[in-house]
Amino acid sequence: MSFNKVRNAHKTENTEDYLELIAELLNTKGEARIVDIAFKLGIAQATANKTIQRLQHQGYINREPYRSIFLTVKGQKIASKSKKRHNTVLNFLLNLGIDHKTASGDAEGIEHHVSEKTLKKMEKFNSKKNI
Amino acid sequence: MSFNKVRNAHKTENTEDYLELIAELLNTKGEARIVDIAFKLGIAQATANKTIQRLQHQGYINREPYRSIFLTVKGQKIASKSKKRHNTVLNFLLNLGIDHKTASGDAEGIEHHVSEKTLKKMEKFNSKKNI
DNA sequence: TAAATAATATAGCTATGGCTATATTTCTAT
DNA sequence: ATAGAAATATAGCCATAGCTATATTATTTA
Repeated sequence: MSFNKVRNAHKTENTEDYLELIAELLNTKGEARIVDIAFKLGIAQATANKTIQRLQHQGYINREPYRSIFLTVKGQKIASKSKKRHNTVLNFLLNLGIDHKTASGDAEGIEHHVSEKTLKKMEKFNSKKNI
Repeated sequence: MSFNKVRNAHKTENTEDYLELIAELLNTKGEARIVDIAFKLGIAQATANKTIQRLQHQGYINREPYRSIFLTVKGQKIASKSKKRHNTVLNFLLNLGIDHKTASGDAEGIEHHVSEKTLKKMEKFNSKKNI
């Protein structure tokens, strides 16, 4: 049932967004803090904190109280997969001729719903376009 | 903030799926019933019933207790827009060379996250391919 | 027509993700 | 070193979507 697939994607979607963002913050700023996450996601700090708690319980994140956030190996794996997927989708949309702002927004939503097969096709399309 | 866009899409997503499905059931079976909706979506009937209640309160649906379901004009508009969008995305994926089963599953998730601009590009791509 | 079955509705539970308001802790400047 | 500011945590609220179990209403069939 394909709707099940979508529902399942939704459950992991928020997780993936957080982990990807945390990885990015760690790379660019050297640390990931609740304030920055909340700001980047456009949500209240309390909400970010609550979700981070869930991610911690689920083993994606390590942190000490009142300290900044780190990814576990489990978390890192998902972050890098997500990032790769995101880039593939984004480049695909750009290669389709969509402007960067639109492509960027669409990629954010689409990336969580693209199967491996479709991703492969997008990659192929991207590499053809880039020659 | 593009994450806001995604969050917003999520709120309407389930609504769109329901309305699209109800329209389809009305077209094919002549009526839309909770049982069929629940079955098609792969969820419990109680869950379908609850969501249908919300859709009713929000003015997308008309129904009498224990009777089948009809779309209001407001509901019909969304259903037909969703259907069109779904078809565009599905055809696009098929034209990319993706098998029907995969394309169908992916389209289900992707359709709610595609902007008007991207949709237009997909339509253009589709029409080129179909010459 | 009355009993059995099917469909719908309701109650009550869980989890998630939003929010505001209010603690508590850490950091920063004076 | 301490007061004030900033960051984090917690409490308590709402809505959505999922579930099972149990009522209630409609439909079918014996």
